[in-house]
Amino acid sequence: MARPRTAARTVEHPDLSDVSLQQVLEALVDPVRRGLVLQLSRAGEDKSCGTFDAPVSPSTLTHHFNVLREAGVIRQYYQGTAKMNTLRADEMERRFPGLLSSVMTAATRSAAGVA
Amino acid sequence: MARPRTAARTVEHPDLSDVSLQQVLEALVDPVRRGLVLQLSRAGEDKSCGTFDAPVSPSTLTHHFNVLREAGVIRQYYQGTAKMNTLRADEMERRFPGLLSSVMTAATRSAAGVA
DNA sequence: GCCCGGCTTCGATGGTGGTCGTACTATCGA
DNA sequence: TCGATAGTACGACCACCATCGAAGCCGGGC
Repeated sequence: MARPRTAARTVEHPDLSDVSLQQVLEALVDPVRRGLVLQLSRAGEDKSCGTFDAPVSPSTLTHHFNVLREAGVIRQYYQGTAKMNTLRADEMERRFPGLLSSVMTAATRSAAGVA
Repeated sequence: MARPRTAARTVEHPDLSDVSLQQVLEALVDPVRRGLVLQLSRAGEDKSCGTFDAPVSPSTLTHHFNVLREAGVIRQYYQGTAKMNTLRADEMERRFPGLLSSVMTAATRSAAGVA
């Protein structure tokens, strides 16, 4: 059948009002996922899944991105074969003021070898 | 042997500089523990373990208090047969600025039935 | 001295989640 | 059309942790 050339696989994202504190904390409690968020935060621009540095296999990486997306922490979209990732920082700040930023601040410091 | 009348069982507390972000997040990710911290925060004064409202057995409660103490979130001391609990809010604020407060704010809102 | 209430320790158990490899799909470039 | 590259779906495995009940300890009050 004539599948349009611009198939543009889409990705489902939760409305942040449907995301619970529990979900966000569960997403951020895993050090690998915190690492991903941190890299995304530092990059200052969207990053494709493959450009992240993480000590896990590709399939595990997919799992972590799914968790982050379902927790409303990141937004994902396809760009060719690549799946791009963006932080939903502003929305998160509105939904859970200070939460993501304080975690990222603390994560940055520990990543800097301060402790 | 002549054990002093003021035996005063003591409790070990970590220096907050020895506490990692990971530990704190793991402590706060459990809803029961968040509930305990929230009740302590609201009380405005020290509370003994037995005065908390939690849907778990006494032995499990002990476990949760241990986790919170080892994560530096609370301070504990004996007062007769009771074990009292205090929030180490100020210290936590210095070690992880905004973290505990943002989690508590969010927890308060969800507890208020906002979502 | 004795008991009771408050909390702890211990061991067992069950569920959940992070991990992987394999096989698969989708897109792009030659 | 054929690879090659990017990421996914699935199933299995394993470790960890929240949970409990039973038994015990400790301090206070009678």
